[in-house]
Amino acid sequence: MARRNTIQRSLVLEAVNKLHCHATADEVYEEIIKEHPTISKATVYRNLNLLSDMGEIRRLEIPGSADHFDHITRNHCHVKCKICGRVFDVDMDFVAGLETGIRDTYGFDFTGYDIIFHGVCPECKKQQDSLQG
Amino acid sequence: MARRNTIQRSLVLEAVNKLHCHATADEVYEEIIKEHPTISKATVYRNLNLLSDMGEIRRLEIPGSADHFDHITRNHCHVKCKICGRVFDVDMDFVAGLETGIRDTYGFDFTGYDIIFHGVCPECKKQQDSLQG
DNA sequence: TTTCTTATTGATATATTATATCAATAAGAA
DNA sequence: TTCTTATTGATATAATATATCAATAAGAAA
Repeated sequence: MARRNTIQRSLVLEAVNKLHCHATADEVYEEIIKEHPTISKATVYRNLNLLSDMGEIRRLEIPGSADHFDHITRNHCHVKCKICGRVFDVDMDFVAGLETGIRDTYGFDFTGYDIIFHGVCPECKKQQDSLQG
Repeated sequence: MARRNTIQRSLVLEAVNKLHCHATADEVYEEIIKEHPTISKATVYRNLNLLSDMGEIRRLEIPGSADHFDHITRNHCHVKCKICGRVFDVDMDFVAGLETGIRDTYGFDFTGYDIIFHGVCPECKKQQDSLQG
């Protein structure tokens, strides 16, 4: 049952930390095979799950997209551009304690929440504006 | 280009309204084929998309689950039970105007947000308690 | 060091959700 | 009734992720 340290696991952690902008499993895989072309994608998925469970990295579930993985930093939430699909950080100081407001209201045990904002990122907005005149 | 009324489209709308508890495409399909076994699943998906675009129903994207579809009611957000995976309604009066707080902070055009709370529903909590003594 | 147990890997199959393709059908205008 | 084409049904395909399983290797034990 004891966890074993493997090269593959440290490569996955290293890649997530290096990419650090909420990389997808596939992006992590692509990053690793640059230097270590023999790693299996299944191994990348497995270790992303393991590292998430261990609390070494954070899984970010994006509706309609693949899961993203982030190194652990201060609390923030995310906004997904509906044009290009990229995900950006948003400070979340102002939503702190959001779940405490409903904790007592329902029979539910709340363990957390995901907030995904939708919008159009500055870059895509610029592109749209230039297209429409 | 003009939209045509089809039996299939009205069946999909009818099923969503009947199930009304954030049914998945598959659940909508299963509901319809009880009476109309010849409808294609592709048609169900297509009409769920169309009806969402038309504003007749609401698409609810759940991280890690299939999209759910809801008839339009007053604003509410959702909480997903991490045990059974079911999705429940939550009043969202207290989070109204959430995105206005960040609208000016970034170069982003915010169009909305999804909040998915996580937790354990009363039923699963009860089951857990009885297992653990 | 060598042996041994089994966690982990790589490769691949499978599952799930959803869209793309395309000939056949049918809604609704002409 | 005829005609155009939106829509359908069937199926292929895509994207994301897990399951399976024999082979490998981490790390404890001898």
